[in-house]
Amino acid sequence: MAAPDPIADARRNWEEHGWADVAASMAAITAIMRTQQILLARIEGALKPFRLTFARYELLALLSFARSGTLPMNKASALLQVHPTSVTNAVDRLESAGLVARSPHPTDGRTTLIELTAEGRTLAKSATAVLNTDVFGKSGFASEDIDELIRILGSFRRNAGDFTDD
Amino acid sequence: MAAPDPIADARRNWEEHGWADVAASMAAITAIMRTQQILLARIEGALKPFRLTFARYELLALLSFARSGTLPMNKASALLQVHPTSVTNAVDRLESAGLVARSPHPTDGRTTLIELTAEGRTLAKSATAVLNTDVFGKSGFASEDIDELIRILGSFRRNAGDFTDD
DNA sequence: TATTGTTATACTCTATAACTATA
DNA sequence: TATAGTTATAGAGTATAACAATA
Repeated sequence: MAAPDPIADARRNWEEHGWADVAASMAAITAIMRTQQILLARIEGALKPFRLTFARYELLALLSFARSGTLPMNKASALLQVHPTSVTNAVDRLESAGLVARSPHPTDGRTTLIELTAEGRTLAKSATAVLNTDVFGKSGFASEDIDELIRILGSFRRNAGDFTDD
Repeated sequence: MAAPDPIADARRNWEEHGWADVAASMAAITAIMRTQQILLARIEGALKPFRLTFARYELLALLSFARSGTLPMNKASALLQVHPTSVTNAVDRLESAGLVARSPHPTDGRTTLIELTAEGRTLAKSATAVLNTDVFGKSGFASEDIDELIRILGSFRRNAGDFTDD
């Protein structure tokens, strides 16, 4: 019943097949992919009772932290780093569910504003509470590792151009 | 032009809105999600010239490390931790591309074996070389951080039940 | 009865291209 | 000309349910 770590196996394979110099990096990246998969499953599970996917929750959460509860479509696209059509898609569905509403920009006739409805704000708050309690509060990361993890991934993301400040 | 770290911003938001106890964990998990997104884009970019997606590459790589170059469908499903229909889907497409072939299991009439073709083996080797050189070899992780990252994620994955050995 | 795999179907998210409207 | 957003269309991965064949 003992299941060996498939990533450690892969690393050994890499080392034995002439890729020893990148084997550790491969193992780290593969572990990132797998960890993301596990976490995403937990997140989607926690959001399911709210009929929210992760992509839609992210948009809702983004709006709930915008002081005005309102954002232009293109701003949301840039902040979430997704394609404009993905935002259109997500807003369509959130709008059908009554969680957000579209409204015209007061001065620029080209842009559309997304606005949280009261229902959307309430749902965002509830979903966030469940995520915080059931997922983030029980992540399974050793608490003494978390800051180190944030530091390592932050360094990676800065190298990748994800942000420039500190 | 300076772009602040959106994850650090989110962490501050969490701390100011009554979730200080899970803010660090939230930031770590969000960073994992974002890091995976960046890495996946690089991987898919490197695989594009081979007309391979990551899911299909993973199956090809798995087969190329099986000593016989052959695996039952259900074994592949278990090792890749994906739904059986996802394997059927991937094999359908890889088979159309001439990279794998299905064959009946010699003794169990229920099971289907997936087998690398010569072309599939060659392509897997080329794609792996490009991934190793262009993605794993230039990951952007500080080399002194990689072992620590592997350790932290390994601990998480063990807690999550991803494996039981060491 | 249980297991293996396929099919049909559906639903995500994502992306390209063509288009309208506005700046 | 450039920008913002939508539409249509397509492709990816994933999942459930029903089914056939085999153990």
